[in-house]
Amino acid sequence: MVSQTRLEYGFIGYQVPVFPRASRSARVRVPNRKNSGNNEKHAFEILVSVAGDFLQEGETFVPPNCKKDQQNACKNLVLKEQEDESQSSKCNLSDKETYNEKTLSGYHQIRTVNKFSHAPDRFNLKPYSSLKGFDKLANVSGRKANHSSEVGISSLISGEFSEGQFEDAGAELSIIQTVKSGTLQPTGSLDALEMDCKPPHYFCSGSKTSLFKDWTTLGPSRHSDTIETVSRDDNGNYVADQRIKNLSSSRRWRVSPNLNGGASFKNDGKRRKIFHDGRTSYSRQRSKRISPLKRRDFFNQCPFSGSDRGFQLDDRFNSAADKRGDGNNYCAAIRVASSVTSPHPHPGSRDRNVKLRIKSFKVPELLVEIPTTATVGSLKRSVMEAVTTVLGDGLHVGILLQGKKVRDDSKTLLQTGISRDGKHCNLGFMLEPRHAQIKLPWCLGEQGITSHATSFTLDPRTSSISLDPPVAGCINGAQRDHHLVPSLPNISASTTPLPNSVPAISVEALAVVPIHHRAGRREFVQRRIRRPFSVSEVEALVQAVEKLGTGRWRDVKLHAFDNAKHRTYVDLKDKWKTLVHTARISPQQRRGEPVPLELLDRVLAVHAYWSQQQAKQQQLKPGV
DNA sequence: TTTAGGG
DNA sequence: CCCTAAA
Repeated sequence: MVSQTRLEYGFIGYQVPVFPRASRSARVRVPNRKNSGNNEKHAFEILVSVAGDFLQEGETFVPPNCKKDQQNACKNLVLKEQEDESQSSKCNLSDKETYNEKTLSGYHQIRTVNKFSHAPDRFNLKPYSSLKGFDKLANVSGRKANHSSEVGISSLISGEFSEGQFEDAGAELSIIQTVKSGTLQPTGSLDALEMDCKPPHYFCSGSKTSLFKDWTTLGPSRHSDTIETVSRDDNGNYVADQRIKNLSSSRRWRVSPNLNGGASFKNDGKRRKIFHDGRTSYSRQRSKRISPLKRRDFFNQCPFSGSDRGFQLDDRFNSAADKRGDGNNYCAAIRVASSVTSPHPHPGSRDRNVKLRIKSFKVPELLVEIPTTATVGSLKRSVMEAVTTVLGDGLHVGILLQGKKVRDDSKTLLQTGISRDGKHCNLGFMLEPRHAQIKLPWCLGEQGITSHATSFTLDPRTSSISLDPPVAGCINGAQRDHHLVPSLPNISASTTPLPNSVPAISVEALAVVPIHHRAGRREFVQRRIRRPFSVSEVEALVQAVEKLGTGRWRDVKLHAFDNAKHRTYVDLKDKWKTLVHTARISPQQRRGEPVPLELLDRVLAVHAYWSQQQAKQQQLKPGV
C-alpha cells in the first residue's frame, strides 16, 4: 500500500470568503509518486489550479520565494492577462523574489510547515490590476517582518478616499514603506499615500508530511479540466483518485470534508479543533450582524493620521508565540506600522512624550453574503458598504498593554503604564467591533454563532461552493466539521439562486477557517513578561490571604496589590497556588528567589486553615 | 468580572 | 503565566 500524504491548504487572502466553509484546511489530495522527477513543478501546477480560481482578473499566482531574474516566469502564471499593459506595470512584484517554475525551490520551506496551527508559508496573489476594496479585506501580512507591505486598511476603503480622511486624532503616521502602485491609488486624493500591492496570500501547509516532495499529478496540469490526484491521509491510507476540477475553468472547489484530522472541540461557543500537535484552533468564529449600512469615512474615525501615511504589514502571524489571544476572532490583521506620538504632548518636555510604534491592528473579519444572482457591481457595492459601515461605525480602537486590554479611558498614559517607548511597553492597538453579539437569523438556536467579528457572508454559491447558509449555519459543530464542505456533486447541484435582491448582510462564519487564530488573532497579545514575585510581595500576599482567606483574590488584590498594576487577582491566585506548592516540596526542588521558610510555613498554615474553613462551608450547605 | 483549576 | 469554564 502506498503511503499517503494529506495535504492541507489553508488559504488566506482576500478571497477567503468565497472559500468553502471550513476550507481553511481544505485538503486537496494530490498524486504521490515519489520518484517523479517533476514533482515540484506539478505541485505548483496543482496549487495554481487550486488557487487560480480565486484569482481575479489581472492577478497572478506567485509563490513566495521567487527569484528576480525570473520574474517573467510569473507571467506564465497569470491566469487572466491584464488588459492594460501600463496598469500592470504599475504594480510591481513587490516581493524580491520571483517564481522559479522549474525548481520550485522557493517552496522548500513549506515542507517544514507541518502544523496547521502554525502559520504556514503562503503564496501570494499579486494583482496586476488595481485591487478592489474587497480584495484587500483579508490581507495577511507577509512572512517576514518589514519585508513587505500590503494593502490593508486602505484597501478597505478603496474608492472611498477623500482628502483629509486620514486626519483625525492627535497621532501621526509616518510612512514606513511606500510603493508605487498607481492602480492602488484611491480614487480620492491621497496623493501622498502610496501603497504596495501585495495583497492576498494563500496559505499552504502540509499536514504531516512534506507538501511537495511527494507530489505528482496524475492528470493534466491546471490548464486542463481535471486533475486527478492521489495521496495519503494521516493514517497512511491510500486515497485514490480524487479529482480536482480545474478551478480556473470550472470555478469549483473540491475539498475533503474531513478537514484536518482534528477531532475534538470544546463547547465554548467557539468550537475548536485540536490538531495533530495538540494545539487548538477555532474552527469558526462568532459572527455578528451588521446593522444598517451607513457610509462613513473610516479615517475620519481613525485615530491615526498625519501627512505621512503608509502602511506596513509586518508579520508576526508566524510568530511561534502566537498562542495567545484575546478571545476574539479578528480577521487577519492589517498591520499598520506607524509612529504615533502622544496625543497630548507636553510642550517642551520631550521626555513626557511617548513614542509608540503601532505595528499592528486587528481588524474584524468581514464576510459578505450575497446571492449568486447579484451582479458583480452590486457585490462591490455591498462590500464597500459593509466595509465602510464597519469601519466607520462599527469599530473602536482597543489598546492592549502587556497583552491586557486597557479599558480605563480616563487614566493617563503614565498611569496606565504607557510611559515607556512603545517598543518596550508592549502596546498594541486593535480595531474592535463596536457592537457585540449579532446573531444570524438562521442560527438563533445555535450557540456559538455570535461573534465579536463583524462579518458579512459571501454566499458560498457565489464561488460555486455549495453551502446552504441556513443549513451550514445551523448544523452543529461536529456536523459542520465533517459535512460542511460538500463534494463536487453537491456543489453542482446547488444552483438555486437566492432572491436577486439586495444582498443580505448576514453573518456566518464562513471563516470557519481560523485565519485569525493562525495568523492574526494572537499576534498582538504577547505573553506578559515574567515578573517573579519578590519576597516582599510574597509577604504581602501571605498577609492578605491570612486576613481574607483564599478564594477572595479580588479582595486580596485590592487589599494588598492595589497599586501593583501588573499583578492581577489571577496572578495572585496563581502565586498562591505556587506558593503552596513550593511550601510542600523539598527545599532542593525550589527554584527562583528563595522564599523565607517562615513565609512558607505561614503559607501552609493559612492554606490549611482556609481549606478547613471551606470544608466547613461545604458541610453547612450541601447542595451537590 | 471573578473564581477556580488545568495547562 | 495562560486559558477558560462556571458562577
